[in-house]
Amino acid sequence: MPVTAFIARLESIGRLSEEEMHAIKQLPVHVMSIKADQDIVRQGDRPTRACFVVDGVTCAYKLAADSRRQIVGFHLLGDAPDLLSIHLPLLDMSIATLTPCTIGFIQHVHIRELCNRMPGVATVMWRHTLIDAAIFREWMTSIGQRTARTRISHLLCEIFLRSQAVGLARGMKIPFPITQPEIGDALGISTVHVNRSVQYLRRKRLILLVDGTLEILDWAALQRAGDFSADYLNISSELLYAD
Amino acid sequence: MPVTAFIARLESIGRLSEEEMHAIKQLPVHVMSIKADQDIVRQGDRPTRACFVVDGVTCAYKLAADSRRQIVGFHLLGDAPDLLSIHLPLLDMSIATLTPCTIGFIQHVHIRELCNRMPGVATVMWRHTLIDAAIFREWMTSIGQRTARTRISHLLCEIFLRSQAVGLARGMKIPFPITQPEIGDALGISTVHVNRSVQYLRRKRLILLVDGTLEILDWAALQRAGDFSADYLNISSELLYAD
DNA sequence: CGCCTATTTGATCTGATTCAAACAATGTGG
DNA sequence: CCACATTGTTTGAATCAGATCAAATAGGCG
Repeated sequence: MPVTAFIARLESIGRLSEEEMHAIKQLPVHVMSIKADQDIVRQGDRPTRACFVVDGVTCAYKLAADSRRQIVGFHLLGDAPDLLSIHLPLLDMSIATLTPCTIGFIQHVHIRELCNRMPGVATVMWRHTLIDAAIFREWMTSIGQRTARTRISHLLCEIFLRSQAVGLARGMKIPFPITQPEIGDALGISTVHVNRSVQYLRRKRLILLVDGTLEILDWAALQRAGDFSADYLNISSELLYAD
Repeated sequence: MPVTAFIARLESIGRLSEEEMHAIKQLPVHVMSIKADQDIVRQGDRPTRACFVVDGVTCAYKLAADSRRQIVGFHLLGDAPDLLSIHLPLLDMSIATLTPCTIGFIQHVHIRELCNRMPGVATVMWRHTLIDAAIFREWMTSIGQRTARTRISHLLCEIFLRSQAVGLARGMKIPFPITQPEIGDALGISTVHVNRSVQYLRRKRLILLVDGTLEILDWAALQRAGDFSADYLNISSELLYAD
């Protein structure tokens, strides 16, 4: 059942009562398979439904003049990339698949009705959007103040912990389908420089990154290299196993 | 009455019924005068109250390694800089005054109770935090993709429109107490380079910036220079008068 | 008046970009 | 099943936007 990915993610954010979980399960969900590199919604759209990731990885991006792309977020299993659209009618970013994806859609009216009926559900969804915002603040800090190597290390730490929190990790390995050009667009670094920085991290034996899989070889060192502290992710400690 | 600043800001975000406005007015508010350059709350705090700006300008910032500061937001009249703390207990940023300020404080419990009782109030406050997030996305795009001159022009456009929307503009002039080092910390640019870029904008007769006052001399050109489009601010059109 | 911070100017340096091109991997259509 | 196209990764070389260093000037305040 596709909604379970979404419910699991919400439960990792805040407690839901049996009643609330049941109510979310009753929401009519429309599920779609979408090829890689397709826009799901576009900047300027006024969507009538919100989506969540059932399988695959998506990103949110904005275009600046000169068609330079800034990726403003990656979304993993259970994440709701445009949950904000239930209260901000005009989308200020686009959402696109990075891999082939399965995406679930729920009409705004149903979500709003449920939030009004059950404030506890509203709180958890609100919290979801607040955690997104906390990630934005951390990314601003990365892009604005940290060197390329530090930014990349930081991003790898974040994606690793978030993957782990939704059960995508196998030991210190996670699927990592994000390409180097995409890392560059997320962190404000050119592809060439991303490549050189990644090679540096490999040479230093901090990571192994091949064939769409990331393995962390030295977690402590990678966190240091990335000036990383997990607080901003608001992941409850029982979901984390990295030492 | 200090809450009116907060209510006015909320009304600029979404409609409030008489009943809802009345309920907000009943909230117990604690008001404080705070000198310039003082932290109001600090990263790592677990506040029990949220604040809003009654007078002055505040900023939110995070510290990276090497004590480099990233300013992640500016707050004007009526803004609630740490409204998010009602649902994210651990603060991931600090809030500081940039000028002498009057700040109002409301206990979380009272806000939460009100949000549960009146979902309409919750919606508007949620929307406040979502607009903050939209600004974060735009800033990421600026810092990651735009040149120093463009970033600065963009920021000036944003602060101008936001000031105008809360009634701080006199024609094309607004109070602008943000210093060049602060602009630099917000946009990821060194102070020296901020200075040279500001001089460029003056030389091009786009702006006049002296004595804490910003005057826009050529709004259309400044928007072009800043790759600026106001959509992301979600300001209702009747609040804007710039042509 | 003296201290502190903001603004300004000049000179030098560098992390990162851009340009160019080879190579590898993956997918597609005939 | 192979030729071809497309996208991702890698390497080298030249260049530049912006940082850093240094210092003078100016404004605000106790």
